[in-house]
Amino acid sequence: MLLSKSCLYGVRAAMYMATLEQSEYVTIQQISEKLNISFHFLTKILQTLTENNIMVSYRGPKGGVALAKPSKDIRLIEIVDAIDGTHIFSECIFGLPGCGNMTPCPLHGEWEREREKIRRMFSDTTLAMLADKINVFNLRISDTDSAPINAKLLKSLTITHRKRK
Amino acid sequence: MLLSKSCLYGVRAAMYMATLEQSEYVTIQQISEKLNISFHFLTKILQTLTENNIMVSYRGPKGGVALAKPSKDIRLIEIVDAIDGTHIFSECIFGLPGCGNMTPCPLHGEWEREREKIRRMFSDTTLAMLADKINVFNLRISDTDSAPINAKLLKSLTITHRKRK
DNA sequence: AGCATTTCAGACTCTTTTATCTTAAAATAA
DNA sequence: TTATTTTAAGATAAAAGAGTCTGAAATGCT
Ligand code: SF4
Ligand code: SF4
Repeated sequence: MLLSKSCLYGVRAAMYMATLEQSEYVTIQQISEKLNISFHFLTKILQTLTENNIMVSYRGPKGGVALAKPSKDIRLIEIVDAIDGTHIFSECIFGLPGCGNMTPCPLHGEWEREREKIRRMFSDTTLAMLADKINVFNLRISDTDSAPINAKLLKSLTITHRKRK
Repeated sequence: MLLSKSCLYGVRAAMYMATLEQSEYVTIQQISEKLNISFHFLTKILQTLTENNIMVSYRGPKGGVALAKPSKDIRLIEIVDAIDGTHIFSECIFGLPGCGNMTPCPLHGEWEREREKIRRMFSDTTLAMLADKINVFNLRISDTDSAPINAKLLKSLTITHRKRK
């Protein structure tokens, strides 16, 4: 797995919050239920996200967590960085320590190109972009979420396309 | 880490054996010393490689392990498959179970393209290709291997290139 | 035959990751 | 103030991954 479970949970929680796009606080309880993640575990993960100024939290009734910035200003890589660290995107494919361009391993060239693309994929994607896609196409975020792809929309798109011929 | 440690060790051991390109058995002891990997641990890893017909082994004096096929016929992905399994190359980036094209996650398109490239990178590369590079440029395989890049060769190449102007 | 060498097989330990639980602290509302 | 809601913090437990150890089985050498 490229990303740790903790990181995945953090990303999915952030994605979920972005789809709500409301200014109120959301309780971790609600998020954990919606995404089917252990409440206590998610709590700890979101703690590190608030420590890293990606989210803000508020205690007491009507409290919870919220995104610290508009979702269009939060990039996937920030979340990954906070939880797993960005070394993932600069790591040697063979796990050799102290690796660099001076003593490259045989696959260095290709791997460097690929991991850079992956890194860019994470740094180019904002939460808003993901939330849009999720809302428009009704994509799933959770593993138990029963929400299938928006069948009606998909069908209409297909038909429209066919009629054009 | 994309590949597990066990897998990394297995790959490096195979690479090392390919650079020798000799028909005799090599003892696991020797490999473990050369690559600075725990002997017993490496033994277990290479056992699974022999189970998967990537290596052959022989017990007793003059025994050891050897590549089951010419190194040009062994592809990196075979080793990864034997130890970590190829699910790595078809895994959802968000770790959602039962993921597929019917209910794609927001990053599906891009990720599928990238992971396919990585998969191809592993299935296109043979041990012989790696061994050649290692031998020609004196690249390192081990983390304690003091062998730096072949400085003389590098220098001559640079100078030649410069003189062409 | 007896001995040294070497992989094989499996149990065992240590470490890291993942997950749970318990208590505290903060904020709010009544 | 007091009860309630909610995150904070940290201890603990379970699971997975990484690494170690021991004895057995096979093989070649003398
Ligand atoms: S030189 Fe090789 S081992 Fe080092 S980071 Fe590049 S690809 Fe990885
Ligand atoms: S649909 Fe999304 S989650 Fe599923 S495999 Fe593709 S990228 Fe991964």
